[in-house]
Amino acid sequence: MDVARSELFETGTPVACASCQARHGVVCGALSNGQLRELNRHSLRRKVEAGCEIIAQGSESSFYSNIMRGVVKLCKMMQDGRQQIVGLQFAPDFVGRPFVRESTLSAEAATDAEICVFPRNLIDRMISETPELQRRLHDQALKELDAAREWMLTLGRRTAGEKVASLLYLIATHAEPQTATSTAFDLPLSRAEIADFLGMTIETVSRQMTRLRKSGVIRIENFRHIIVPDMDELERMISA
Amino acid sequence: MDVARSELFETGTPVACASCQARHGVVCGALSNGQLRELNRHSLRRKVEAGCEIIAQGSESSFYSNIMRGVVKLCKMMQDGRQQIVGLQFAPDFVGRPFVRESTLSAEAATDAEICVFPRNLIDRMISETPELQRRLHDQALKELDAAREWMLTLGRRTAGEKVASLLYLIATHAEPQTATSTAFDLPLSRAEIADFLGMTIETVSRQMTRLRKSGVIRIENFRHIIVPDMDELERMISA
DNA sequence: ATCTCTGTTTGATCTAGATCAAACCATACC
DNA sequence: GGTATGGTTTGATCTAGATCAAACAGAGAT
Repeated sequence: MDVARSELFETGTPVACASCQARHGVVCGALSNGQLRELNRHSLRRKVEAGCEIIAQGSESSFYSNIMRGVVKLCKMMQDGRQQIVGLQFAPDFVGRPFVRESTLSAEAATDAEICVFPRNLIDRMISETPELQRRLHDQALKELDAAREWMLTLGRRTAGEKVASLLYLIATHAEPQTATSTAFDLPLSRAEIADFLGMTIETVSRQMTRLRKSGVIRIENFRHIIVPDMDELERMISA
Repeated sequence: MDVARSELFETGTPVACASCQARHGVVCGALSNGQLRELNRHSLRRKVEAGCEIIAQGSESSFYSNIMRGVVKLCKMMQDGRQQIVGLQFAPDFVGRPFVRESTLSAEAATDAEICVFPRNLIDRMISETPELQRRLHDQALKELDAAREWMLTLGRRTAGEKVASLLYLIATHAEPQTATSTAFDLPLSRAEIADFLGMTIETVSRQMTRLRKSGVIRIENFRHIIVPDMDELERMISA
């Protein structure tokens, strides 16, 4: 499943920045036309399939990327195999860690995804030359910090039922298409991944999902597709 | 116990930047002599006692501060009273959240402490004028993010015994004075606070502490003072 | 259509940690 | 000295969630 780091640079298609949805995102939105042209020449757009490891825990990575489509999970693993997902990133988030050489976590495509890969040293140079880029990356780091701390509350103090509701709520509010009250989306995570995100077992995840289903808070189609008839109802399950 | 925000500005003693231990810290280390003089004129040094709330969850705060002495805990509280400590800050850390008006967490002195209080708008201006300051704050945000994610692993996937060992290890490695192998320190947190940091109950915390004591990994004097004869031994309890 | 194979649900049982309750122990105050 | 007081430990019991085990369901492959 893994993709060697070099391979990520060797394959892929050229980038069309002008028509890119991330043109005004965290990174590219901070760049001048000249910078963007330079970045364009050295970047590649790549499809990665679900399960593909983009950055490996404990390794040095020589690139950053933008998520163009799909969901990426950030994982920390212990030697004995216990695993914790510590964050999810959605398009058009930026993935990578300025300043630090070695990653303390792995980033892995949770769904089939598309990423736009940048050489690390090029971006590092642009950060040092572009205060606005620095500001935006700083701002994203603070948002991720808030999200991490919010999830610490979920991990430490919420019950199994509240945890699953929190996860569904998180995904529902980050998935794209929503009608007025009702919301539908595909879960980007398997039951095992949900368990690793919530710090519990797949059996408990499954039981809590059927509890939510039987109480009418959600409908489940084909294991992965979730319909939330009333988001307020779901929100109430969290006791935020 | 709480200190009104305005009060934090009204009382306190002038700052002596030249001889200050935080002179080369995250914030002040990035400033020119001129900036430092200006900051000096508008800052105050204050003692705060254990339990004093420095920033309240859900409120706007009009200042930032440096911790000069003591330990500050960052807490998130649910309406029903459940609480989770999401981080500890040690001297000479910076406390505050640039860019964001309303705090999603509270900051409270865990021990008697001393802080150096800066007006928010002054620092915000200096951030926009000083790329080096921005870089350092960005760097600190990334360090806090790493720490938060590391703790997510502890909350989600470690056992009660491993959790307590993790906490002792965290504090031991942040407390100042250490000899070659053996380490001694005062716990900055009560059993109740430890429980809120580890997502468990005080009884379980207490039981795990006595387990560690009886197995010789730690010695406990006067509830708060901890001696770790062999840090490697403690580290082994974590199964990092 | 049948047979994997992998992910999911459901059921039965067990246990780590929570809860309930009491004893303990410093410190401060009368 | 006694005696409140707040934090801490220890003990007895309970339970939410883990573990063990089996059935189930969809997607490919033959």
